[in-house]
Amino acid sequence: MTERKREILAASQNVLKEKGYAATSVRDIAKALSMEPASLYSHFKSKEDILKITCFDMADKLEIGIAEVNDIYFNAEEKLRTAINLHVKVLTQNLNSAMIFIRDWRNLTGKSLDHFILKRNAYEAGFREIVQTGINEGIFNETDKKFAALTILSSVNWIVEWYKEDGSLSYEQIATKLSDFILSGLKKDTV
Amino acid sequence: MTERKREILAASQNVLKEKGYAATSVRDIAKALSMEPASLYSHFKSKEDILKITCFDMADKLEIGIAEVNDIYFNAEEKLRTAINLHVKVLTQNLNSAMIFIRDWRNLTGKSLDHFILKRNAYEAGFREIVQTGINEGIFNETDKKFAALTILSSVNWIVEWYKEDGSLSYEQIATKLSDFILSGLKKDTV
DNA sequence: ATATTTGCCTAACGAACGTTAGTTTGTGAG
DNA sequence: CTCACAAACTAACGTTCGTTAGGCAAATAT
Repeated sequence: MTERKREILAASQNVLKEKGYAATSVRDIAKALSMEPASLYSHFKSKEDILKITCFDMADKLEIGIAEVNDIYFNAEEKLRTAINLHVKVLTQNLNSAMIFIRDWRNLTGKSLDHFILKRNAYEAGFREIVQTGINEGIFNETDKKFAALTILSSVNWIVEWYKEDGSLSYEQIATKLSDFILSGLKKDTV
Repeated sequence: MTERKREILAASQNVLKEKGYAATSVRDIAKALSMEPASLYSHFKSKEDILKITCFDMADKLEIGIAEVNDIYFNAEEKLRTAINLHVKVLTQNLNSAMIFIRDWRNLTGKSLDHFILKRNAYEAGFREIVQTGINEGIFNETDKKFAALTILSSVNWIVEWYKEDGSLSYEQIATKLSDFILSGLKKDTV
């Protein structure tokens, strides 16, 4: 990916995040870049290409984190805290992409959509695995793993709806708060 | 609203929830109803009209719940449990509308959009108020109220992404689980 | 029986859509 | 100096979009 392509991609994402993928036209994107719509096709082969790259870039970044966590760290609490921290980090440091990734992946079609869903499921499974680890270790309550994983991811994903880069909370602070909150819901009351 | 209009609205929502408002055409909706696109305009004055009705119907339903809760119930835990229960109930019993309401409200324009955002903020404030009540009562941890309210709403709203009507969990079960989870994150450890 | 309303139709409008073809312009390498 | 290539351009394509105008048939009200 050339420097220019990356530049155009970033500008595109900045436009796409506002109204969403489907409601944004190629002409909207071109306008934001002060170029002609047709010029975009020197860099991307279709509008969906931009969406695809955005979604899979994000998925890859998140995937790397969860794989690492499930490999390296042993303690379930540590695993979960690290996974949440990485997730929050990736989302907040790529906020435009993150919003598109979370809201607009449904607009992918064909194989891309199938592939994306597979990745998404795998990522969710990574969180379920962490929950399972905690249960095995006896530090988490026996619980509906699927439910727990979904609830964790929902509270974490929703931050794209309200996070502001110039806000008062750093991503680490958010991650810590979320982890505290989530862990208090999972951990046994063996204070 | 006539019977027929309600019927068409429901069918429209069933189509809209699949691909989202922006990616669904008036012709898609008409096709699902086995009628001509133009015929829809005997019932709705525009495509956005359908979105507007859907979003505000949901907003109203949720608003009624939270207002009631903040009036009637005194104990903060009871308030929060009831509010969550009502929220989950409204979402799961109007699943199609709920998905549109949560995902597609951004496609509203002009005054409708402004009005919607006001309603949304008011609803969020209702949850913050409950958290505040809990803090005042001394049973919730001193916490970032805005953060807490957002985290609560995020985990609750996300259920539209995975809830299946034929799933193993009833809405009451989900609401209880979510409430347990959330309350364990808010309550002081004065076991 | 007649008038009105309701619900849908056919036909078509102008605008916006994503995309392609072919061309020009600027830049760095041989 | 020229060649190659990248990156932008102009122009336009066929399609789909939301919507309107006007009419027709059946149900409902007078």
